[in-house]
Amino acid sequence: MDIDIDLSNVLPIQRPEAPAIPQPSLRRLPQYHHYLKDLEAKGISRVSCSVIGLDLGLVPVQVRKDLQYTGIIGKPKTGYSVSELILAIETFLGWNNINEAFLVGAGNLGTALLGHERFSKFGLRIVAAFDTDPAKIGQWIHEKAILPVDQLSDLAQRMSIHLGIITTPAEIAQTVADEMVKGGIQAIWNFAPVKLKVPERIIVHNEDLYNSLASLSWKLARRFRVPIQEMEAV
Amino acid sequence: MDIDIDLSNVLPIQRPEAPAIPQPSLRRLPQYHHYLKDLEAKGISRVSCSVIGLDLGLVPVQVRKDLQYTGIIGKPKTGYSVSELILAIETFLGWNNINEAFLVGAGNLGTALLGHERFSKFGLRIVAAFDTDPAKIGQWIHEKAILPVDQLSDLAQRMSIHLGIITTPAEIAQTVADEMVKGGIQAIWNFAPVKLKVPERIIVHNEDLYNSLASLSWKLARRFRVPIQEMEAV
DNA sequence: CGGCTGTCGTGACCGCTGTCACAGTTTGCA
DNA sequence: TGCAAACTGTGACAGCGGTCACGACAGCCG
Repeated sequence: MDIDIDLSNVLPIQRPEAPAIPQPSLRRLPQYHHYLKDLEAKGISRVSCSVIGLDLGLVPVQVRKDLQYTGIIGKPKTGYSVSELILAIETFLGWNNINEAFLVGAGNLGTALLGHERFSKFGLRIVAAFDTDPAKIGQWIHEKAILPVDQLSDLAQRMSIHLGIITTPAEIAQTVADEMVKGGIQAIWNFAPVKLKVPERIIVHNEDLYNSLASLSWKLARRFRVPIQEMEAV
Repeated sequence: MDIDIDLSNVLPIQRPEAPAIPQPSLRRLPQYHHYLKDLEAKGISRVSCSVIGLDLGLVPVQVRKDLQYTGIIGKPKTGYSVSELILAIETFLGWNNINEAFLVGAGNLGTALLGHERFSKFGLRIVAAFDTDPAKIGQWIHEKAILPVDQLSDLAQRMSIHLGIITTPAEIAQTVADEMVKGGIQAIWNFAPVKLKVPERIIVHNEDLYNSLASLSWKLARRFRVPIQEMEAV
């Protein structure tokens, strides 16, 4: 974004390093992964797109296209090797290299995430939590220490942490984000319902439960508003 | 909107009652709502799309299109009335009528959701929780009773609960969903990483944290893989 | 009172994602 | 050995959401 400006003028057609995978496909990959893990546990070693699609509610061709982004190649008539497919997805998503993360905001949601051991299977390890509440600081939640938030940026730098998780109230989320950026954190998983203002280079991923709730309550409201009309449309 | 259904039979081209709002717009509405609440608290009574777009990182025309779905009309040169806009969004999303909900799975995440009082401001009230763990049954978490899961369908019917929240492990999510359907629940907010098999008429909304995590870790992995290439593309 | 500016509203394009159709390949069976 | 079935891989098309451009209108200022 800030390097190739001169080049982009010369080659106006295609971007040098395109996403290479559609966002929706990216979000479907964990579903495949989870499903395949189930199959593996059942001792099934090969699987076809048609079967996956049937169980996951997708059309086979979409499954094929998604899986191709991981670089795997299947054999006609027999399908894909389950173990190879799992490995391909994990490698592609970077779940083999553990990302260490800091979490800020040891409230209800923060505590829940801290206790979610399964994250470690998906390349995420939360190594410490931070909060502003003096009553919480010094405690341990799910084997993780709660530290004062003013130590965040310093520790992040010294431990070279690259991922930050924000589960604070909306009011202080921006302040926390600023601290994270100062500490050299590269990506932020934001559960607070605000748009964070951070430098271009920072990867921000918003996880706003209210967004989903909105969609749900709208559909539910519509259900009782319209008679018994067809509902499959959305 | 709900009057001209009989007319729609005469015009066979378009669906009678289409979604009428794109899914992405629907998910942006709560962001506007939250932002507008902030403005209201600051005593600002009028706002233009340009300002909203600037603060939320959207282009003005997109804001206009989104807001139009709520039925509000703005005045040229002055913009929209903040209070009218808030009301329009709340009405549109059905946040004025409270939805009562049952939650199943009083683990980490379930507890977090039970403690989230703010949901009540967005039309959601969790009235009871269910679990299979005998140690938890009979306890109270955040003023909500934990009941045995086999009472779920019966209670849902008698209290005419329409919304169910699943925060159980993936293994039993399907069983829970079946119970919910049996109890007459119409919509399911599913936090378990599985594809639920339910009748067509049931609204299912999946909230899979691993999906988001996948996207994030992929981007982070790519950051360290590709040299210093441009990153804004995805 | 008249032009000017800033904003809303909307029809027209564009790019991206999902779908369709078809070609290529491997296996199994007769 | 040859044929059929099943599955993968891929180029083409379509539908939808986002962007752009333009027209309309309210307020402001001279």
